[in-house]
Amino acid sequence: MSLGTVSRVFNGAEVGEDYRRRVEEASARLGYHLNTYARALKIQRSMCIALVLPSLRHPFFARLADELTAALARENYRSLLMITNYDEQSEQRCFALARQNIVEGVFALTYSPDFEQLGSIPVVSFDRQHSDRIPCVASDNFAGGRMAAERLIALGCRRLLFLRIGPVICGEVERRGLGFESACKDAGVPHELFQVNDTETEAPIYRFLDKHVHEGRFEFDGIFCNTDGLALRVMKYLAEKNIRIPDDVQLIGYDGILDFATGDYVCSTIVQPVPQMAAKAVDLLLHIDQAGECRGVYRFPVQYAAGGTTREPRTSSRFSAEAQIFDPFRKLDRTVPLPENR
Amino acid sequence: MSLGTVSRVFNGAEVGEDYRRRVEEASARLGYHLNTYARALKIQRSMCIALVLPSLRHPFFARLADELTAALARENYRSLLMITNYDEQSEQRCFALARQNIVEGVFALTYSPDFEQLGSIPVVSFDRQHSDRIPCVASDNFAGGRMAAERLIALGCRRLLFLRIGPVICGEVERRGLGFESACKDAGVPHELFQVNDTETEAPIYRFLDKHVHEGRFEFDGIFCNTDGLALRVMKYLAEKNIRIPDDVQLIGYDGILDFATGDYVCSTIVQPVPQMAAKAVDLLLHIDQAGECRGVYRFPVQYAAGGTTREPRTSSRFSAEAQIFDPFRKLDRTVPLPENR
DNA sequence: TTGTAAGCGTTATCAC
DNA sequence: GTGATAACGCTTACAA
Repeated sequence: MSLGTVSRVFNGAEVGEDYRRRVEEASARLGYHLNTYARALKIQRSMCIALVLPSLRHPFFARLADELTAALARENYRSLLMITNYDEQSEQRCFALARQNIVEGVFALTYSPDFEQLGSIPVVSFDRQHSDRIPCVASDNFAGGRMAAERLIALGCRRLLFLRIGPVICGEVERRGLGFESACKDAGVPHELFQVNDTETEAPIYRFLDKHVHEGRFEFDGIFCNTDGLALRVMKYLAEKNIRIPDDVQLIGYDGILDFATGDYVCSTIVQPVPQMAAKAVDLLLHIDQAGECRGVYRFPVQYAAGGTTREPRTSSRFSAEAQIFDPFRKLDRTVPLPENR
Repeated sequence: MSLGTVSRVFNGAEVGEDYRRRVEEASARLGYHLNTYARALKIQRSMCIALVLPSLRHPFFARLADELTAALARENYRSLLMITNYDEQSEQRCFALARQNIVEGVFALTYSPDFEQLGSIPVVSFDRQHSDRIPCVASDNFAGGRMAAERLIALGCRRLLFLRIGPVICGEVERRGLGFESACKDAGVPHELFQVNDTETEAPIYRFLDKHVHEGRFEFDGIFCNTDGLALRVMKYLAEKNIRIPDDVQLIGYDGILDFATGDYVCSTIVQPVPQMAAKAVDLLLHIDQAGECRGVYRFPVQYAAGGTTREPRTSSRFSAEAQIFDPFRKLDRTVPLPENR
């Protein structure tokens, strides 16, 4: 019996029944496992995708990594996890590593990447359109911005504020403010945008807020923040000034971050459909990208969810409904966020 | 000039200066990258470690993955990320995959693993001592339990409660309750333990709480929960009963979860030193395990941090102090949790 | 110091 | 349907 036959058994090719049995029996007995590396070397496919992310400390990135890994696993791909810590050089090193590891593709959520490094390895980026040759997956930031403004207006706000902090590079993410502005203009509602670009500190935000607090009252009655994180910090700040949310000021963030303990949205928010975005990204990287044209941005519809920082009942995330359930071994519907289990 | 020479250049072996230059120049020009797979095949080392975790949705797991990946990267190792979704079969599949990928080691946070699958691949587990042949990294749960009880007592609590939910398997984690009990006994303080094992729902916890609420007062004035997550849910429950925390009841959790937005501890808590634990785990897997005896459990000292659910000023996490700083490209001290940046 | 050649475990292409 | 064999890209004795 030859190696060829063994290989055929493991690859599900046509093999005589007796041969098949003998191979299976022998490999079970010897604890034999196919060697992925030799295989990859031979067929020039690693079945491996690199995830290049800034960090897993932020729930959005962690969620993205979780969903991407799940989607890849469904397609029989492995995830090589690389953390850049928002560091430019680290991004380069990750790309070089990815290349050496002959990954078949890269998911990149990076800030100043040099895609040259990657040679001809396909890339899908999130939230930033780095080049017209690299497809970008994002939520519909413009629609989300509009949605937030419209919601605040519908909830009775008369003077709106948009707050943003982040690096300038964030192509797609910029659109949150544009959408907000456009909806305010359409509705003829007074509004202001305050954006801090690419800076070391959020202090300007707080100085701005300070300037607009007079005798315990805030000049704006509706705020849209470009992330849930910022919304939470603004909320904390206003609380310290004894300004009540949502009674005095209503607040909407962006992302749809869930509280890990309760499964509630941490604030009223524009929810990004992370599972769908991950699935599309995988599809793009594995199937579509190869074939033909797939450049450009894929924008996913967002949803508004009330999370306690607006004057309306909370939207229950599906997770909330299941938060009580606590069975580590229950078969999981991946579309449902997981309850804590430790 | 031969392949051997090229190889030697890339491996930093002694090579004539002119040769080295020529090789470097040519590989830069051609965009050549070493092929990790061929290399791994030849030298029988993949420089790859598998991370088998239940999920990245829980901040503790995400943090662990983040720190492990960072620690591995420092040693020039890659992380293969595998998510089990708390699913038994999935755990098996991950192990089989790990084996095929000839990883040089596995980090396992699993519930009912069959380590046979892994053959002779070294494993380090977290929080559960599965076998005396597999080293286990954990925090000092017993000391943590004691610490929580002692703290509550020092803060004036007269009747203590320990609440726990989780699968029975959690070897090390059980010790939280034991430590709590021992400290209560030492201090002669009345206390009760209520533990829900391996169940589908937290409902018994809430029924227990219900039974002990009388006329808007809770029978216990200090609660230690086996995770921060549970503490937060209990807090929410009590808040709904108009029982105030920390005024009426003081609450301590376990883990040291940080709020992603503000960097504050989400509740008063026993903090696990995740970075140190990750570093040790990597050390164990890569260096020590190979050499000699390393079986048994490695228990890391924990620290108490006040997070607003006890009657005392908050402990500032180092992150809090830096939460205002917002520079994506700043060189990072890995021991400091990261501020949000999106 | 450099070149040569064998071999890592797999798959693919042939003959048989 | 099966067996032999070359080749994938690299490292490493060993020879020069």
